Amino acid sequence: MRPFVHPPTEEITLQGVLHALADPARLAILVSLRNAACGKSCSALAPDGMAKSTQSFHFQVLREAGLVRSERRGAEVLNTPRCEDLERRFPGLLPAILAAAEGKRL
Amino acid sequence: MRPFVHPPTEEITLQGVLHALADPARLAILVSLRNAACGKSCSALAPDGMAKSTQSFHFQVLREAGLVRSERRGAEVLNTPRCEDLERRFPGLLPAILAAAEGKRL
DNA sequence: TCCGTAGTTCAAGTAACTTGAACTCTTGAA
DNA sequence: TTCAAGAGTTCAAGTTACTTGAACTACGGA
Repeated sequence: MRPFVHPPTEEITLQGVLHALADPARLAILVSLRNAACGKSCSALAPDGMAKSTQSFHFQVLREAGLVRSERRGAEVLNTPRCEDLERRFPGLLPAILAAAEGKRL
Repeated sequence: MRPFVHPPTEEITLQGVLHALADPARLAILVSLRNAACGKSCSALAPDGMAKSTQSFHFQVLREAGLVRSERRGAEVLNTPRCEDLERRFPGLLPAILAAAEGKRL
């Protein structure tokens, strides 16, 4: 169980962001995370019925894409969106995607 | 060789758009197509060295996602971006993605 | 009609998602 | 301290998506 790896802001790629959000489950996670003041646990964010291993996989993709920061807090792992970093790297991108996701159904 | 299928504007999905643009080759195609007044052929748009069958596959994905309209013009197929349709469906989304793609390297 | 160019289709190989089982970490109770 | 349960991760295996070469279709010109 190695520690979480988060890319620095400059190393976030558009390709990685688009690939990460191209999956419905991952996009839904980011949507429900955007309106969260503080971090949320993985199980609280993942869709009902999804296998734990699949959840873990999706959070790994979001982390490595630079979309989410994860840190262990007790027994659970709290995830927060990296909105400021993303805004600095790709201004306007994340708001546009989230607006599209919320405006209509996925 | 059945005719090209283009989804109507209302049926364009965010998932399809993100998935289509998550591939570097397809994003590059759309970037070089955005600044084109008129349509461009498939071979003129695809990266050098890519197999024809792969090109064809990528254009099919772009078409079915609603990002590109293809029509046969003589021996070749001309492709045009569906910017207006996309703007109507997901306002600001495509400009944000293209800006991110052009602002920094892919 | 024949040939060359432009794309498409198909089948096969290689790479990504999904999941259950086993494992690690942490907390709280006995 | 020791044990047990909850939360995530890792691993291996199965299923589904990209990549490509070969064969095919469509069109235009000689």
